[in-house]
Amino acid sequence: MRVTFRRPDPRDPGRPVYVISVAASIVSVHPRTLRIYEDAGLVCPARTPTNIRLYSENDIRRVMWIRHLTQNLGVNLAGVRILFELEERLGTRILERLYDEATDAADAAAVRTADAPPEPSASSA
Amino acid sequence: MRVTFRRPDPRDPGRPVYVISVAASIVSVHPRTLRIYEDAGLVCPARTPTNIRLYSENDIRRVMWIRHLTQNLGVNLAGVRILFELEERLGTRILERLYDEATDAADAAAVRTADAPPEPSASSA
DNA sequence: AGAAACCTGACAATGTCGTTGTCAAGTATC
DNA sequence: GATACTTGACAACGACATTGTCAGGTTTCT
Repeated sequence: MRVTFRRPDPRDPGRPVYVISVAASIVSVHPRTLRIYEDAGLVCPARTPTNIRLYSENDIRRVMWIRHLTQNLGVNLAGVRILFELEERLGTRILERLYDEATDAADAAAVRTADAPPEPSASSA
Repeated sequence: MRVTFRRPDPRDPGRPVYVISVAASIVSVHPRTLRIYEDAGLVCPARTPTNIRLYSENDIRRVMWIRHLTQNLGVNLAGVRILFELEERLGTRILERLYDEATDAADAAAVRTADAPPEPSASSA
């Protein structure tokens, strides 16, 4: 455990930066949807001292996973929550395994909208 | 791989024994529902040479998991399929981990019907 | 100060899904 | 021959996902 000081790194993916309208436009959903995800316990954006939601890069990626799971794989929010909890519990990035299935399921389920699924980990690229 | 000969063991949990009406009554669902599960690729009961479905103990247990996931945890069939595929892919019994969450989620979601969830593995008991 | 964007909570519309149920025409089993 | 199975279709009912809006209130920016 070396990370004790939190230097304000502008590139820290955990740093809360996007207000809800910006976050919503990034992931192409209604702000309403983001609030629903939060109510369902699927995302936990930080808040300013004055209660304004601030989404980090990690939050954005998480939402992208939710969209991928729901839109491409047809999983409902309860299933998404299970998968997230499972991943946290196992300490494994099982979602990346799902990414492989995505192509199979997408091909089979006739979902050819050609929108790019969230890249599992594209930080240093 | 020692199991090559398949001796007709009456207690083999993989042995197809239950016709669909019996299987449906065991898990308390409509036969229609079992066929839907099969169409969704969630269960694969054996067939007699004359095309009659025969469910094994394992099939029954699998259906019970589906019921548990859908009724108690609110996961839809797409989510169930993902979980099954994931379990097979990881080679881990992640469903048992979900069983722990079941109590949490059931408490939170006010599901106190007191129906016994499927026992994860109760072969030699 | 005033406009714009945020907050929560509620309500509605639309489309999809899960489940049960039934009907028909055909085959298998007792 | 009666009963139970097969597939395929259709319907109904409730629940969910998503988008959208409106209200009344607070924060932020100019």
